[in-house]
Amino acid sequence: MVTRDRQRRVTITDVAKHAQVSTTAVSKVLQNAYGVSEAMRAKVRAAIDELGYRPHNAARAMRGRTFTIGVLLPHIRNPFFADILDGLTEEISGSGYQAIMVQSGGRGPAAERRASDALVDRQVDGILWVAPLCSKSQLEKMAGDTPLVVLGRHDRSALYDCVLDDDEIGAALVVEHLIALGHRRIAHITDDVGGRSSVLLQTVRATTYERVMTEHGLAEHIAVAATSYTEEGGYEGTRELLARDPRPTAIFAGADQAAFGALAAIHEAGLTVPGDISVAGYDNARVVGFAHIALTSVDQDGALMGKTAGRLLLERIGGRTSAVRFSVTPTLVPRRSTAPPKTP
Amino acid sequence: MVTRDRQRRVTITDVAKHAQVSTTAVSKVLQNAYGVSEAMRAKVRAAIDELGYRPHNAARAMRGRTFTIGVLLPHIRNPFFADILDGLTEEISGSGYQAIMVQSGGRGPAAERRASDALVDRQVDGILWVAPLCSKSQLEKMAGDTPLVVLGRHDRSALYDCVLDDDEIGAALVVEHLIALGHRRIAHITDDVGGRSSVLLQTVRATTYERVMTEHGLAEHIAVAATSYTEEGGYEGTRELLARDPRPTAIFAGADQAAFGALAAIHEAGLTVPGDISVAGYDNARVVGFAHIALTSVDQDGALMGKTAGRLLLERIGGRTSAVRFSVTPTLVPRRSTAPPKTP
DNA sequence: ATGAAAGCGCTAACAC
DNA sequence: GTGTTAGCGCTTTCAT
Repeated sequence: MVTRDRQRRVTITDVAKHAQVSTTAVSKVLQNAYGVSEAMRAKVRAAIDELGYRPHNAARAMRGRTFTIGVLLPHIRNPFFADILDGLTEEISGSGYQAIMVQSGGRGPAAERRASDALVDRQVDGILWVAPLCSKSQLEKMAGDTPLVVLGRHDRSALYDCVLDDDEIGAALVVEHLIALGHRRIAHITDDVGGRSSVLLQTVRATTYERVMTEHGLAEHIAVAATSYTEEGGYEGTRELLARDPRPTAIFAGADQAAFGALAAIHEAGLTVPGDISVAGYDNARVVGFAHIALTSVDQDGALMGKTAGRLLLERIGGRTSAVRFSVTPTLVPRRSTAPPKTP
Repeated sequence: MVTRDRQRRVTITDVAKHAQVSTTAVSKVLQNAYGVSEAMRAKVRAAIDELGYRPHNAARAMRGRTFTIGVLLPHIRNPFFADILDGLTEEISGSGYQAIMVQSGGRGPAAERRASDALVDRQVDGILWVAPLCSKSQLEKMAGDTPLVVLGRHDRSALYDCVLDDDEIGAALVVEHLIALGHRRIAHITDDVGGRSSVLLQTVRATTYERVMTEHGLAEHIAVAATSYTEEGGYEGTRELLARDPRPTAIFAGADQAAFGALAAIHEAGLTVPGDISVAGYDNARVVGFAHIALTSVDQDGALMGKTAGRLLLERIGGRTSAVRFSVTPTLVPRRSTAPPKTP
């Protein structure tokens, strides 16, 4: 491993020399700390600008803070996460903090572990973890090291904050919407990559689907394809469901991304939406309202969730230690992808 | 700003004490360096495992390396970037390097600057910058600090590597495809957020569109909507184009993401694809083959580009200083969104 | 109000 | 083959 001869960066010492003051003074100006005269402040500011100085983050990290917020996302392919990130970015912009993202998903629990370790190793000041699959004890262990906000998980912990939507309400809205339209053979696509646990949103959605179906006397029509919340998962799951006889007249995909795959599979089978089959998703990612097949979905206001998560994180970094739980009440957004079944 | 009483992390000194050796020995084992006996290695490994030690990244950074690769993306909402990242992740997995992402786009050049500074400040060992808008001199300045690979830009520099596809070929493929189908009133949606410069891929695509139209005697039918490569941009651009009289019979959106918005606008106007209007995109993001409206697009193999970028970055970090330029030849992937015009 | 100096955890000369 | 030690750039007591 050869060492590159990077041009040496400007350090706080350079600034101090240039301004003819001590490094302490420069540091204080940087921190907006008390005990600095106006003249000093001006002198230092000038030197900083002149030299194009920017603090060396690693050195700061060694003294405690990195001004960095780590975001753990399963995968950036899910458009809903873009909504969340927009909210987060809006909230922390101007706070001096910078968000960095790491993908946690796609290769099982080991990858998730590696990704979360990566953020802790990099000494981020706080972590927003979207839809973690690991155990609560692992989350609490991390929370001991780093302020933590967990998004999209039905946990309760005294050590970290939670931001989530009420998936029971959301899933019930979809199933009841489809039932109200006259559907009886309503199928569901779920994600079982992380196993089945009542703290996982995908499990809550699936369980609620089964509960509502049963409550409406449709227990015999329960049909679940357990794949994943991805386009491929939706595609494969739908092919599996379409192969059943009789096939469902409606599909409730647990996530918009999976619903996209469902639409593909249905079209490929020569069927139409909503003519032959109704499709509903979950998340109401901004794109599903735009796509020319307007997808019925459950809105949980990703931007608000991201914004709130950012605020909670900054509060925790600021010293709050009590746990906060922020729950959004989802709403149904009916669009053209759902309609009464052709032959009731 | 209150200091949290994080549980003190295990340091290299703890490991050394526990194993009854020097910190040097531990460090050498960590680096897989020469001059360590088998017995020593085993002892140290055991201590590391027992204590659950993980190196403190910031401290390493101060000595030169962070084992971190920074990825600058305009925005994670673009599904094509997910393809790129999959390639990158595959390439660097197992190398000991970790990718962190930062969004650079959405709020103009200042935001781009802030995002790139953020990575440099964090002392990443290398940067993959996707579709930068800034000047070449700024890129070269960064390349002086950090090994740099630029993706999707028609630059040539001795100081950084470039990964790109031949946008002239790609754009020509689309326009010629549409002309071959019988279209004459072919419109284009471009992105002018970053201005018009021949080094930007969006400009190359737009210029090529105009050139090919002209070469086929269709100069009078040139119609460009300059918005952005986003769903909103495609939507707004298409509304603008549809308002013209006569309206185009085909739309070439410079990116798949914009094509999605175009489909929405067309549908909203009560028109059909490809019956009334053909639509083609660019990027062939994995999702556009899945979506039930199969979009004609230009494939530039994002995964390969990401994988290659990762390799080039590791090479540069390893010491290569000569510049490499890797260009992909794109191919047209015709799907159902393009067809001959209704009334020729 | 200002500055000197210790030390954060790690790596790499350099000694042994 | 192994250990001692000097810093990397910054923040933060603690003097002045």
